[in-house]
Amino acid sequence: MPGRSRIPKPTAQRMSLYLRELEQRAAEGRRTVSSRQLGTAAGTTDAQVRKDLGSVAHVGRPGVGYDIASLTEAIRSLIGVVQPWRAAIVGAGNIGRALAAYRRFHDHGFEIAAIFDQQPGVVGARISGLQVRGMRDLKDVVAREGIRIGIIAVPPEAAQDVAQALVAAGVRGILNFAPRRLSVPDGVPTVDVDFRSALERLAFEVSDLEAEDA
Amino acid sequence: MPGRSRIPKPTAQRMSLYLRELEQRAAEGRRTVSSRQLGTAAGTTDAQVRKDLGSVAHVGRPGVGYDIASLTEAIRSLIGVVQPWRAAIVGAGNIGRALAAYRRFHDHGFEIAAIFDQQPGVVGARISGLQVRGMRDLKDVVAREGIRIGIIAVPPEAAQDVAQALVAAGVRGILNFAPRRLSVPDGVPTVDVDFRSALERLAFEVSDLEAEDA
DNA sequence: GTTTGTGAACCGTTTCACAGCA
DNA sequence: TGCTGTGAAACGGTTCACAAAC
Repeated sequence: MPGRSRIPKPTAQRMSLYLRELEQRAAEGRRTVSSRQLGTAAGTTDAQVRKDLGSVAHVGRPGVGYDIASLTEAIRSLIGVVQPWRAAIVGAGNIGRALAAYRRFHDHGFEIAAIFDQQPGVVGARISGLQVRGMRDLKDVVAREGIRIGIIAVPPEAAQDVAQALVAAGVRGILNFAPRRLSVPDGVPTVDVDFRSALERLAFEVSDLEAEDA
Repeated sequence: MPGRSRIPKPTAQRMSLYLRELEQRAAEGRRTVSSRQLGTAAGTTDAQVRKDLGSVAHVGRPGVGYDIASLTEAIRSLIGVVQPWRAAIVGAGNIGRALAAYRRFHDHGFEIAAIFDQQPGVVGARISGLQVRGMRDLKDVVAREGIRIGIIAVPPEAAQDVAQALVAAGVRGILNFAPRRLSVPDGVPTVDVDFRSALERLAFEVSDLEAEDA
């Protein structure tokens, strides 16, 4: 029964946005937020926020709002970000390097534990404090380092092979930056990040808007 | 009446995936595809594909499928990707550089026409054949180069200011890589690409799956 | 007065099922 | 037989509206 999730996917997605806002407000020293404030920050309505939070934890107090600390905790545990997820990047090209350099992940429940590449010339180099390893070490390193997430940052032609190697090595989920649909076993969720699709979405919205004006 | 679009957003999003598949099949020398084939490639059902394509153009032939060439053309014009969209990157950090290097955009209706940065040390440098310009040139360059899309690749703290500058300079849409919700006028669509949200989505799906097994 | 929690109504998308064409 | 196009039904998420709590 795959996909029989406790909470709707759109809700889960918005949770990330709430989390972002909660952390920012916590940093500003505040203690509570209202559903309206969260909604504005996340681009939704207050009603939507209350519905979403209803499936999480009942920490809201009428007339006051939500306690930031406990709500943050509740969302973190709901979306499974309590102790850091260890991830490996495959592909030490531009995107791989940019991701490796993005140290901020670490503060938010994710940790880049290794980076791999196929090219002999690249293996052994140091990127953001990590030594690039060859693909043949994949299985070993994934096991030894407790890596659960694989990040694919290779050219589209190689993506499917890398996906298979990652699954064989034992990762539990894949973040895919290659513009290709991966075929992986049901038990391994995949999330695609596709720049081109994002640009196309934007282009569509812009031209849609321009068409309206006519 | 904003958002009164001719076609549903989910449909528009899937169009990108269809396009990807169509181009690949065209490159393989094929002439037609069935709704089932497109559906498999895009992770949907054949019925969904037919519904989606119904709002585009009637080029499907029962018993045969869709003509790849004319369907590609129809989708391109529907989502507004006929002649190249010119875009500018703001932020010559890791992500900005990775995007600038991603030459493949060019083949698919998008063109990086300029890259900007604030830091004096970076301005003037060459990145992937583009000379980095200072922010003060933004308005001029956007106008002169016919830039319609702004890509934000700066730290979150700076994102809102950059967004405002881009809007003031006249861009029609913004692709935002900073993990911050931008507030921009209604007439300027924004699409967010947030690595952290993507990772959290993945983490959620993995832990959801693991919870099921219990 | 403010803000939550929630059943009920609403709305848009997805799925179904089948007639019609090649 | 293979596949499209499309009404109609089913589904799931969003919005509404209001009683209850502070």
